[in-house]
Amino acid sequence: MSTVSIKDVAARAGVSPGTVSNVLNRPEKVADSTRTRVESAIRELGFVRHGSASTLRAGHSRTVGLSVIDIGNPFFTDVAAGVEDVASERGYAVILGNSSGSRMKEERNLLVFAEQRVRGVLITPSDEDPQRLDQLRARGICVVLVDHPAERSDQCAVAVNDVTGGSMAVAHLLEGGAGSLGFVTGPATIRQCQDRRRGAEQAMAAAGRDPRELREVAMPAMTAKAGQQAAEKLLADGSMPDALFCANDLLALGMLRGLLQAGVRVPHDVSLIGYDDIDFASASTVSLTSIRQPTYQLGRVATDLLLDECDNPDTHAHQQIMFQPDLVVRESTR
Amino acid sequence: MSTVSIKDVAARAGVSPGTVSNVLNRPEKVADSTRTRVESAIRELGFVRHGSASTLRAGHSRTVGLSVIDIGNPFFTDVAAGVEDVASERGYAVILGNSSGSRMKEERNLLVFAEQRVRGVLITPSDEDPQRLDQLRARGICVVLVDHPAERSDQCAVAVNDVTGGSMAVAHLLEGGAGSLGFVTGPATIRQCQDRRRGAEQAMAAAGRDPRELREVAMPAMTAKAGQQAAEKLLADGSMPDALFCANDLLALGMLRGLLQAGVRVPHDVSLIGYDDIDFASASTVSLTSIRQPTYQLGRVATDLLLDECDNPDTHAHQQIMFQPDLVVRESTR
DNA sequence: CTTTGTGATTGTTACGTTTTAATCGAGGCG
DNA sequence: CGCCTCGATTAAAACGTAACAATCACAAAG
Repeated sequence: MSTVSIKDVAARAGVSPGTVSNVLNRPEKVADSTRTRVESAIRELGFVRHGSASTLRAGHSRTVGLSVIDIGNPFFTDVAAGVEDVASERGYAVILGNSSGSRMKEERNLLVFAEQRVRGVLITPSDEDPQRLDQLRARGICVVLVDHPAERSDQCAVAVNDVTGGSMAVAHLLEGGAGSLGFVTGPATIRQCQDRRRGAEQAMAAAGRDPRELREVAMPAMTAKAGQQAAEKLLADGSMPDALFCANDLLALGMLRGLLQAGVRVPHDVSLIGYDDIDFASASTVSLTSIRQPTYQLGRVATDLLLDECDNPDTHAHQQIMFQPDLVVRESTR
Repeated sequence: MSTVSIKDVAARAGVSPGTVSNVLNRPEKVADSTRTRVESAIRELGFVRHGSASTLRAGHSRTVGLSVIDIGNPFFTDVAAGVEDVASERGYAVILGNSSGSRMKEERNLLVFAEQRVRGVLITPSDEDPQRLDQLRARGICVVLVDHPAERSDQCAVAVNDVTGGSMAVAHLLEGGAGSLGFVTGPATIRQCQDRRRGAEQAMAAAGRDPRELREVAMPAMTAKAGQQAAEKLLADGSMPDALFCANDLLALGMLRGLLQAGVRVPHDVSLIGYDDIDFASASTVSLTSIRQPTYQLGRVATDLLLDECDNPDTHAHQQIMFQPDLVVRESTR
């Protein structure tokens, strides 16, 4: 019940509330002797600053919002780890929102962020929607796109080249002698899927193959379960290609499970490549060939950009950073 | 910059600020005609409630804090999914804090929760510390322990019986004809590790074996990397037991990787069992025998209890709920 | 015609902090 | 000794909302 406020601390230390506030926010402005007196009063009373009052008065909080598509995907927890490390280094807390790929949930998370008056938002948008983000900016909330290239130059964005990645993946499958090719992917609205597909088609064209040969299997989610269902679907169709490119590792691991259960040998019967190179990719039944991304770094850099924009709104120069992915060859491809 | 407040909405709708507040918080108290008028004013102006002002005035926010030990562990993301689902059903937002097993980071997260005046806190404590949590309660913040049994009856707690689980695991290994037994675990401060160990020892005693035979390998973290290091350590020692119980699946998957890389056959040379039955356990090179817990449910129930306590502080009856784990047998054990 | 009751709306105050301008005190300098 | 400067401190005014008592309109009851 005890709600000890700045006033109580002030009384205890024999100073005014304003001085306590200064100790909290601009310690260098207050004389050493009074500062230590105030600090010990804070300790003795167990005072903790009322963040809401502070936010209300200051006009902004010391939190940033992070909205990701699927917190169950290790790719995003790695990103989140990078975000959290940088944020807490710089005195910010992170509010994590998981959209589960649902536009409605994403919208609700952004609303929560707006209500909390977060200082900035890091978002991996689940679809193209410059509008919603502009609404946030209009409210004075900085936005940085994560794992999504910038559509415009008036914003920061950090991404990994998914076209290149998709191209690398399919080029690798073709080098392995792939005949028929399949692309197992998520909802068409997800940009990562589109780009990886585009890269895949480019690689086919470059190899003198008709990109239209690429058989697409689109699933409503990008989870291991969905991957397994995709396997069942392809097996039931009797249309199993002899090389499969999965748009992420979860799909690939589910696919792998589905194939092995049906007695399909990987990579002997079917070559399989995933995307993201999550930690579990190398531990799977047949270790997974995948496309590695600098995940943790993605989160760190994005947060650095965001906080730089927040703290130096005038001098800040927007940056669009694009990392390059790497191919990691393991057992699942020929 | 546009900071449109409740007053602007009131002016637009031709009512007083108090009425707008009523529309927001107790819509049933306001006449239909005025309510719709206010609602459209809100929409037209793009008003979003200032959560901090609301919190400041109301004395509490509509957020709950969730502090977990390792967000990189799928076990905790599953718990978090349950928490988030219930919280958002009931109009609460979740602030997620990751302690990474560090007491200092946990402390910092709790401080953030306190500053934000969260309504309640869900926590998987990384060590025994009734004190810190009591400090939160003294501030009027409800606390529910997650995946941790209650030490006292004046608090809610939701857990899974780890002693039983540990016992099941080792009993299974012994049934498989295990001679020497190893227990690969995390920091000794983690209660889950202690309990699983205790269960393991009980199972040995029940089988007429000396519990002191159980060779313990304690790692500083409970990650896949740590598991692999444990494998290297055991191999270097030349002291590899012929059955291993790992305190969680990440350790077990890392151990598996380490063993296979060294040419040790699982389960032929070494039987291996994990704990948690994360999704990836069934997809690994040699699919992992494990102990399953009702993870998602854990998060749901804990959140239900927490919000019940917050919303009905008087009638609320504290509950200590203990789920039972299940053994899931796969390929990694004889 | 007054009183009473009821449901809807409003005015006001307080929440705990930050911030700005104002005040204070102590030296330094002419 | 008076004037100025400068650093340290303070007083007071917000910030946007919720809650409560007060008011209002209006109809039913007496």
